[in-house]
Amino acid sequence: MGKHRISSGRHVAESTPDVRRAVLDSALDIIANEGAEAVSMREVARRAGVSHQAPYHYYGDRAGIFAAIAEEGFQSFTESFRHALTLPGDVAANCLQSYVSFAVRHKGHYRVMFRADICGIHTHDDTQKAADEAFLALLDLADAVAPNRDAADAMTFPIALWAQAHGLATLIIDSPLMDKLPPDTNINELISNIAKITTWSRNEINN
Amino acid sequence: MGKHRISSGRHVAESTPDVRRAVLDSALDIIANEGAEAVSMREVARRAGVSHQAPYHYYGDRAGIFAAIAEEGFQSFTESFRHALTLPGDVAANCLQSYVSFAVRHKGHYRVMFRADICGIHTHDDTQKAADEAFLALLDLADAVAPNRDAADAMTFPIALWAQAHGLATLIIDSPLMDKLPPDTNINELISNIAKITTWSRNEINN
DNA sequence: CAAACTTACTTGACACTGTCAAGATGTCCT
DNA sequence: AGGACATCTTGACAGTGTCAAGTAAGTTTG
Repeated sequence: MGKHRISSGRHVAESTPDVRRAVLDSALDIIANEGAEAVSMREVARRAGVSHQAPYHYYGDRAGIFAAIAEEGFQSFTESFRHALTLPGDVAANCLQSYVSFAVRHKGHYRVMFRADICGIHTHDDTQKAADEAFLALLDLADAVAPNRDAADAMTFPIALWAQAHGLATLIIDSPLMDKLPPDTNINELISNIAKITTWSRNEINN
Repeated sequence: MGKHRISSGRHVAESTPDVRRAVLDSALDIIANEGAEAVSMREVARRAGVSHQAPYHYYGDRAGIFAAIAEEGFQSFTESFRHALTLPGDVAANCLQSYVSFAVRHKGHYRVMFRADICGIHTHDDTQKAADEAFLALLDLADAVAPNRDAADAMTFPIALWAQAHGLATLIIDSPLMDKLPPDTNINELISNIAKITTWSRNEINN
């Protein structure tokens, strides 16, 4: 099984008809452009150029497609975190940038990953595992931003960091927020400004 | 013909059988418990004890139901913001608390409000208007947390604040985050700790 | 007072959906 | 050759959103 790679939405080459991949890409295409709601097995099959039952062969059911997308997304997400750790400059800013950049570049994946109702994290073990690893990578990232000295409260800071990144990402790709900003807004600049005005003081809770 | 209308005793005792309200409540119930995906016109109608076409009479279509929910949500959201401004104590912490508390208490509304693909904000003027007002209330809240002195960059801080609150809220009600926390975690305490370790320095961008 | 209009639903029909069941067509192993 | 398996396909079914048209009351108008 598992050599998944995120490839952006093109259909498969004629030489090797990778139906499995084509099905996933069709679904991602729909999710990114019309939302997860609009994904139907039959439309996915239609776009992939196969019968309405072919997707079932690979993914079992609709939930299976979402689970596969979420799994692939979490894996790529983890890599993205690991990569952010190697970048020069402010770690917190890099973290935010990488996070949001991932969400924007992989809108389809991201939208599924954080929709607990459809991502299949509670029903598909592989997806669950991929999500767990992404969470561990996040904890590492948090430790790189501000090392933890308080074993009793290891979670507050990672969650605060995560919340800011996740909030930004979802506001940018999914919410009416963008309509409120001037149309010439530079997202990267916005993010780096947010990193500038935010100061995290881990280990300062018990004051 | 015609035995309809006297469905078995749900809200028969009511003076006026407010079908409009019952339809919305049924939808909210489904959204909060099974997710927006699970909302079907026919299931909503079934729970409200009316024909499968009755919801259409009031809301036009499925999107209309979501739009009505989002509108109601944004109105209530605005009130919630205005109320947070009157609370004693740290404004930033109150803001976070109120925001997340709203999302938790009105899970059904919240889930729809920030799903641009279904909330109808671009298609339903009343919903758009309610969202605009909520955004203005948010700007006021941001100004209360840290007054703005830089007219050229009025948005960075409100968005940073919003992102943190929205990120927290969505992580709490919709994501696998909660599985990562110890089961006895006190959400309110978590939030107030996050407020403690986060320092905002508005007007410090050009350094 | 009756006719016209409005409101609040109703039943009926249609194309489309997810999914189960049962083939069909290859490809590999023995 | 023959079977096991992977990779699809066609067929059928109940459930869905929504258009169209009906009905039964209440309200307004002439």
